[in-house]
Amino acid sequence: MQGGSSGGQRSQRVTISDLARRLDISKASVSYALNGRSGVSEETRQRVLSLAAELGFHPNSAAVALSASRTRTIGIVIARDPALISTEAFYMRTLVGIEQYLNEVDSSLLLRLTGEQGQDLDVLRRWSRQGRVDGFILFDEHNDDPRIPLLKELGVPCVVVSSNAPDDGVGRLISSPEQTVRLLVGHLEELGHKEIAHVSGPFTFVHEQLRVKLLKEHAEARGIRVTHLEGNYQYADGAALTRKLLKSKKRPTALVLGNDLMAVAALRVAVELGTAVPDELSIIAWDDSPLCELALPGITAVDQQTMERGRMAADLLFRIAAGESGLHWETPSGVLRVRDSTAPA
Amino acid sequence: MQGGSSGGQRSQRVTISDLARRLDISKASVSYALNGRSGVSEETRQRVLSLAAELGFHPNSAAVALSASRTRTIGIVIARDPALISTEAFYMRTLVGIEQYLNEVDSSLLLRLTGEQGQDLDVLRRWSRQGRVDGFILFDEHNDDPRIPLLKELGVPCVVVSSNAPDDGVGRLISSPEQTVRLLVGHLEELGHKEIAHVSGPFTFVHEQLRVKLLKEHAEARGIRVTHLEGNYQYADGAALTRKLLKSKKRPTALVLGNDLMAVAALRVAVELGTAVPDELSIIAWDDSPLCELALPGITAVDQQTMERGRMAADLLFRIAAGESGLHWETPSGVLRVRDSTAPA
DNA sequence: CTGAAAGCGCTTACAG
DNA sequence: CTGAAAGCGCTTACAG
Repeated sequence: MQGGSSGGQRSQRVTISDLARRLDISKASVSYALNGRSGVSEETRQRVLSLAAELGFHPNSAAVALSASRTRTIGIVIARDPALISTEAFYMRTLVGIEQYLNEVDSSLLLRLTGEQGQDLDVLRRWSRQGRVDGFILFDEHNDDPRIPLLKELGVPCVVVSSNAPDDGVGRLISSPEQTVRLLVGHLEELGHKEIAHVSGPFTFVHEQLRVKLLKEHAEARGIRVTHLEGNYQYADGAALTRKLLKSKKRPTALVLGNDLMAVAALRVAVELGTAVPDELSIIAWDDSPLCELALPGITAVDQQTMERGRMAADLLFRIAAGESGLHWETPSGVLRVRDSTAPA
Repeated sequence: MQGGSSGGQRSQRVTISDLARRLDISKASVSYALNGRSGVSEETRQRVLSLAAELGFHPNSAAVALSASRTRTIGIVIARDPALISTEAFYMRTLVGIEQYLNEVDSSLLLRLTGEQGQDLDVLRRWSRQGRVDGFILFDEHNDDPRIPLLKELGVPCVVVSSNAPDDGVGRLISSPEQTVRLLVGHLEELGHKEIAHVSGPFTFVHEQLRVKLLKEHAEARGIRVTHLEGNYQYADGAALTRKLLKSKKRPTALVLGNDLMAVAALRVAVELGTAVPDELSIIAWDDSPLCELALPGITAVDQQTMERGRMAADLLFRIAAGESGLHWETPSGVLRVRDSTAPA
């Protein structure tokens, strides 16, 4: 055994001590040079930088984290049924958006998919205490979401990809459904629908409550009646609720479904019951995806600009972590992708 | 300012020094107790553990990583077009599987989606040098994949979710397409198809080359002719290639498409050209997804057990990181989900 | 069984 | 502009 301290296999890592020794300067100077701080002559800085590049030096992240309390890592913990997570393109699209930003600022994402609820709180707590992340991005806000007070107490920044905006001092990416509702109602009104149904996602989600409330308000203001049913985002549920709606006496002429999966289910059930789409029934999905795009007929859907939202969430989080406080940003408004599943009533 | 060293906001973190002080023992004893090492009396261990629990102590991950060179983190870097990543449920399903394992062993996933190829090598190198991860799981192996020699040189363990098995000393999760091919060919033979076409994914992927080769061999051994075309996994490409095939003189009676998106495209084009599916044309997708399940007719597809493969990959990586070397595991064989897109020739 | 001490690789006041 | 030194919070031989 020669020279090696611990590692063994791993090729000798280059440290700032190595750089300092080779250049015959102090570790501090190397650190200053590397971090663009004042305290070194321009000449020394260049010598350090070029040697670092030559040797392929990258600072040990643990050491940086330990001494500077900065991890360049954000955490995301998703507590949803694994089956749903992989089915809903929403999550992956958001992650892609977040990653776009992370690539730009060379930061990383620590990801944990805890199947069950409750477990996510543990992970949040642990990662915070462990100093593993600089902050969190939170999805799927609930009523009285326990994660928010927890993170406040732990003193870790977070951004809620949310839809309401209580002034509680945490970062929020606000995407009010108001604009989306306007698009939906406008489209349905133009087509002359008077009796519609809304199969929402679970009411436990803050954004679903808002959607239901706003859709009702806006629609009724235009003389459109809304029947609301609560769904759970699953295919089977969308199918069952659609069946129920289509068999009721006051049959709606248009259906708004909370996500793509339920919208496809509605389409299927309509076909099955011999209800022509879009001639006898219009269908709209509240979130766009390949499933909507590739359905037959293509399903009119709201493109929520999910990737862009992810990007913004990451951006916002880094600003908050850098000291700007209580920021609230509005997301770009959604876009209605009109396809073949909607037609005049 | 009182007492606080740096943090400021963040609620006072509990450290082993705090525990040691309160219990009036040394930091070493606390560490031993916490890590289940010998060197403390059972009584002391219990006192440490209960105080730790009481105070919500969690060891600073940077400190652990720095002193023990163990991060409890695995890295995944995916260099694919973001659009494709969010479209292919494959990735998310694999991540879910990996996460299942990580949850069990309380480890984490560091994820980076670099849009372009080439960039992924940088991230691999940087994370390795930075000591950010204990190892990597690699997807989408290419011919002479530069990632493998790079990680070897860096001395970082990795598992290739792969399909071939060169004996190159890195961990490999082997999922030979052989079994899948057998399923596919068996199904098509039973249905009496004699002339089929295979629209594969890009040849740059090792697993696609294998699929093409094996499908050809097995089919021809049963007297089935195979026409092969190389696709790129995108909808548009699947559509174009299908159009080409259906217009050729030697029209195949069955199509095998490399992924779900191309299979849906094939279905669409068939409908458009007035070719009845499955009566005049059978369609099979090499990877299952909701898209296949929810298409009309439902598309017969190979369920690759993606989640289970993800789980195994993580398991394997941890074993390798723990010292077991050059492990090769076989994944469970795929399952053919027969739906309505396949029928007798 | 237990403690004092060195060390992991950085950063950051603090003196020169 | 530069260096010596302490410190971040752990782990780990090494003595008792």
